[in-house]
Amino acid sequence: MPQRKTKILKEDGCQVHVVHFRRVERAWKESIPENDLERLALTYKILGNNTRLKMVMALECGEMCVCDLAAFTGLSDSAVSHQLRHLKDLDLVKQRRDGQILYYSLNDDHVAELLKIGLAHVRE
Amino acid sequence: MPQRKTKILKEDGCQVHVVHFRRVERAWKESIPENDLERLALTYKILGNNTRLKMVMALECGEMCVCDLAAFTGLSDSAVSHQLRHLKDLDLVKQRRDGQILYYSLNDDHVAELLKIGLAHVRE
DNA sequence: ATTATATATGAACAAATGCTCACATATTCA
DNA sequence: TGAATATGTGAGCATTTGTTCATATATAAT
Repeated sequence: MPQRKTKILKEDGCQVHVVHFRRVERAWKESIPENDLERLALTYKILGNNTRLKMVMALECGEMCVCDLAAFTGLSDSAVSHQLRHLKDLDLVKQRRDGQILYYSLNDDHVAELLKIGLAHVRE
Repeated sequence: MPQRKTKILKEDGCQVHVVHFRRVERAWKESIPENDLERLALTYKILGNNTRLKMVMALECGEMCVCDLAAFTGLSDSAVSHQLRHLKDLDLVKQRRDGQILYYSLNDDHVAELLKIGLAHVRE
């Protein structure tokens, strides 16, 4: 006997069509807090850009300053600086000052690990 | 003695200002092929959206059909279908048909692992 | 065959993104 | 102090993104 959609009335009054209510319910129960989800999505989104990803991967070799990264990517110092701010906002990179120069590096091991697994997936 | 920017003439004739040429050069040598980088960036980008990430995390509980995911996310079937196509294009999810219903599930272990490490980073 | 159900797809449009440019700030050197 | 260097930031704008809506396709039921 095939499955059929049934109407479900949620607590908030919304009606929802659903085939497998049990599964939806379970997914709701298992779901992580909205805050965590948003920050996680933002983390991936920030890595999900050619320029920024290129920068992060370059930093796997060791720390670099803004104009190193600009030279490496072929972009303006300004563009690189803008993107570095995003990476820093999400704790993907950290900075260290030496005189006029700011050296950027990967913030923790998770970042390198994310890159490794992502690459494994892409290359499979 | 502080570092100073120097002009570098690249093979293509472009001039580039750079502080630490060695580091840039090394990063160039270590860099992965452009194709891989683009696909990797795209993979992160696709995960980097609240709706899609929510869907992928729901699929960690097991396979779900389009309208389950629509009920789960609170979006229209159409919106979910659009997003599922993106996820499928990048091999993040796979589908299985049973009659009218298409069941979606995570494509491989890398995906779950990416989520796990990402979450660890976010929560650290 | 006709109708209903489940999903897919194209167009359209508001919202978000990523760059450039001009300018601001911070640090060093003379 | 003032000029030079390294980086940061806001505005502006072309491009991309994510949704809705209408419609198309695929499978099943009558």
